[in-house]
Amino acid sequence: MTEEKSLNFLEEIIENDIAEGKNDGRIHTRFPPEPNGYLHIGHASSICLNFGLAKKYNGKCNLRFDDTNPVTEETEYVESIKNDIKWLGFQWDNELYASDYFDTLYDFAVTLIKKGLAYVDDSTAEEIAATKGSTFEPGKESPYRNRSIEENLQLFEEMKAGKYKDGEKTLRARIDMAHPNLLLRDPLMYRIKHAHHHRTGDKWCIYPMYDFAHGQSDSIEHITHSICTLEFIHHRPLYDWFIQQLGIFPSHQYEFARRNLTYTVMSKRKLLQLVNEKHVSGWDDPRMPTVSGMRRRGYPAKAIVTFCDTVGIAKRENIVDLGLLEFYVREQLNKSANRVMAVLDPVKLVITNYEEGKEEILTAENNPEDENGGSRSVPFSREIWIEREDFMEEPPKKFFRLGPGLMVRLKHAYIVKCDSFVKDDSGKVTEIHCTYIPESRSGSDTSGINVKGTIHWVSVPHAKTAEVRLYERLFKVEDPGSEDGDFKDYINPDSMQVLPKVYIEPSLAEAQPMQQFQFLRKGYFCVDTESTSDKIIFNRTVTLKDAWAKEMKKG
RNA sequence: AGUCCGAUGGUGUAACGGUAGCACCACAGUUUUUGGUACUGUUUGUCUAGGUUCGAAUCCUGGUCGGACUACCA
Repeated sequence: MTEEKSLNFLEEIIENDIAEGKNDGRIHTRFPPEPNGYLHIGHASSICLNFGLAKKYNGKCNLRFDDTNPVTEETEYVESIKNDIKWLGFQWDNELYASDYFDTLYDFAVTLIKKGLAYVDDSTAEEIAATKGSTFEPGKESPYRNRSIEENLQLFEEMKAGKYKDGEKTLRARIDMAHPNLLLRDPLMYRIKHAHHHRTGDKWCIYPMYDFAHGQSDSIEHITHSICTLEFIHHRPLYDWFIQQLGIFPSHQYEFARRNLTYTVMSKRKLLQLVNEKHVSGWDDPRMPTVSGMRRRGYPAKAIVTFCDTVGIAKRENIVDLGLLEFYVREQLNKSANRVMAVLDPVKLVITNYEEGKEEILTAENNPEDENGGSRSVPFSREIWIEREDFMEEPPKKFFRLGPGLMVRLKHAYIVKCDSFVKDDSGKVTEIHCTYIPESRSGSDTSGINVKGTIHWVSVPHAKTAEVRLYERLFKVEDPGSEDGDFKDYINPDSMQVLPKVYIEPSLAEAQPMQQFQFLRKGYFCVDTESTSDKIIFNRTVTLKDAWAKEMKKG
């Protein structure tokens, strides 16, 4: 079994490194989130990559929280991130925090000061920005750039001791204010923040910048392949510079293009805005591209992982069709979700030749895709609810459902023929009258009649009710971030439709949160986390493919 | 303007100097007691101009287009 599988560019690099004996063939990756938001599908890509690579090459993968900014970081986020990673099916080798290295990082800074490679700057944020220069103009050196090593040492010590207010002083690397890479123009290493840190408490009032923590953290952990997204490519020379000046383990960073999805936004800043401004109910709103949102929506973890693995990675800009993710969701759910019947937009159908008060218990298979899926009982009676769209007063030629004189199969039950229908004053159909064919019962059909269509139904006296929430894409345009104006101008106002009273078959009365079903012919649905036995709530995970709807659209 | 990155069907991703392939989408059909699933088939692509070579998506050069970078965020 030698399945020839092509390698992505990182796997090629790794296999080369192993072949050359680099790091004695050791592979160690890490997933380094900042705990200031919930994980989204882009992070899921990174998780699959880092953990997947470690697994494939018998290596290790750390989970490291890059918690260098106490102002935005919270324990709630740490917990949600850990939960999401586990749910996706991955387990980290070490749970670590950049804040674990604050002492080491401080020593690194002192080392650089002693080498004359770092200095304390009294300039304000505005002054630093103003002297930064631009892409076509070199920056200007700070007047504090040439302080003595002794003075820098003392000032930095005082910064640490809390002698100065926020923003009063910074520690900067002394590199080159004319460097074509703006990040090498004396970047900030430390800033003063008298803020409470979620892990170190009030021990520190100076905190390292991400750029002075990230690369060295990788180095401290002896990460062999530091994988991150493309926007950090300009930072690599800076990380390499720190590592070289400090003479520590040379982690090497590799960059890949971040994953984008159509009809959504992916930046944490924008997602946070949607949450804070109540455009969605929270980070786990089923419309959000977050891992927790997709979980609540009913996307199986395996579908997300398969999606990430199949789409793969590269270095070019991309925007993946949301439909591809939905394909893998359907592919998973098709195998695992039990089929049940629910009528979302009901109209009553009366079987005029069926005995009043009579009731039959029919047997329905749970899942034709699963031999061991078993079956359940479904009650049938004279009056049933059917889907309003399954009846047409004047049906077109290829309409294989109900209309005057037309016959359909009621799923798991009998063939019925439409004889007449009743309309109210406004012209709305209120009742459909049919006769059934007694010898056409499913499983023991001797009628010899073949009908093209089969529709789902729920018995009126036996029906239970539920709330159903239908979701559409969150944005009206493919790439809200690239449109003119504010991305929020493109929010789809109809992204959630609530159906307060939907008829469901009685077997669904006991459905528990997170349980998944296929509502026959309507789509995959998942019991919401807010659902109770008094009020059952279903989220529509994704619709079924609908060839008829497509046909109708074509006109 | 500078530095860096990238460019393969509608989308994503392979082909490592030797037949441009795979998945999704689209289209056509077969099966079907879900207009679902499954299965079969079809359309559509190497940004451009040169060069190297028997042979270039691949290597070289120029151009074009797209993206990133000028936060005491990460």
